[in-house]
Amino acid sequence: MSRELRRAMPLLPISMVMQLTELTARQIRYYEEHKLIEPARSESNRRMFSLDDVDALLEIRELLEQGINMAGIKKVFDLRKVNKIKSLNNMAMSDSELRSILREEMQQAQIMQKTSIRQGDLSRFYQRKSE
Amino acid sequence: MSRELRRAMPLLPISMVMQLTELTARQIRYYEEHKLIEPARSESNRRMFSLDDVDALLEIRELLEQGINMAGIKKVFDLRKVNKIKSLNNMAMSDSELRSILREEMQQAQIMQKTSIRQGDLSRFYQRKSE
DNA sequence: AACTACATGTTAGGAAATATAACATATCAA
DNA sequence: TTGATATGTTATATTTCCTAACATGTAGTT
Repeated sequence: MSRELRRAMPLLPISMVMQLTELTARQIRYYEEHKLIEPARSESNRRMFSLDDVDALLEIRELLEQGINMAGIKKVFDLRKVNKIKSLNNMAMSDSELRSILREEMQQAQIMQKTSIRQGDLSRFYQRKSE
Repeated sequence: MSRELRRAMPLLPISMVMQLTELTARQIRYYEEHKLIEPARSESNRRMFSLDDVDALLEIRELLEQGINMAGIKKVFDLRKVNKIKSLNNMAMSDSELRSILREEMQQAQIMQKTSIRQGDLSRFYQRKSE
């Protein structure tokens, strides 16, 4: 199985994702509500997250900590997508498309100016059964 | 984070492992009872499995399908461990140790003679939310 | 044929996780 | 002050997972 597929495989329950990301369930659900992530669902409607989802959430957390709001993050993610596509099919894009992208990037830059940084650590979720 | 650590990280609930391995909860718990795997536990006592655990379970399933019993599988796993250590510290082992290993390998070979093969596929656990 | 051991199924009862929905609140900007 | 945004909190229902006990099918023994 390819690395990409593995990272996209929905395996983790929300409790694990909470630990991995240090986000509350409320936050995670809220971000889903706003389409920043779209975790899969089990048959019984439980959210199942992939490692890609976790990555996205970690990024959301970072961007939020930098003072960017939902709308801004959504834009960042969209931009990311565009760039991925652009670099994938290295075909040149039309001028108007490029201008549109640049415009968005400048808006982003503006938003980015109000920053503030903080950071937590991620090294607690590894416990083995004590025998 | 290293690849090894990631594979050893206990992330998955038993329900996921059931899907990934096509084993029942009863089976998985039984194998744990017999020390073939030792999944971590969450604070609330739920089993949390690593990808390594899943690998082990897939192997257990294969060996069982070949007619090998718990005791045999335990031996196989122990042998595996010995080989790993042996190849790690390439220091020579004492003759008695080597003889002991050979004896065990011969026993294994005997057991292995009563075989029977079957195989399932593993390509169902990937569902995305239909919007 | 009756016994036994092994691997697994099944059931019961309880504790914890998760879901949705509604309401509360802190902060910031207009 | 008001309004929007992001998050907390609470309530209620459903589902998962745990342990423990008992049941059962298959092989191998006696």
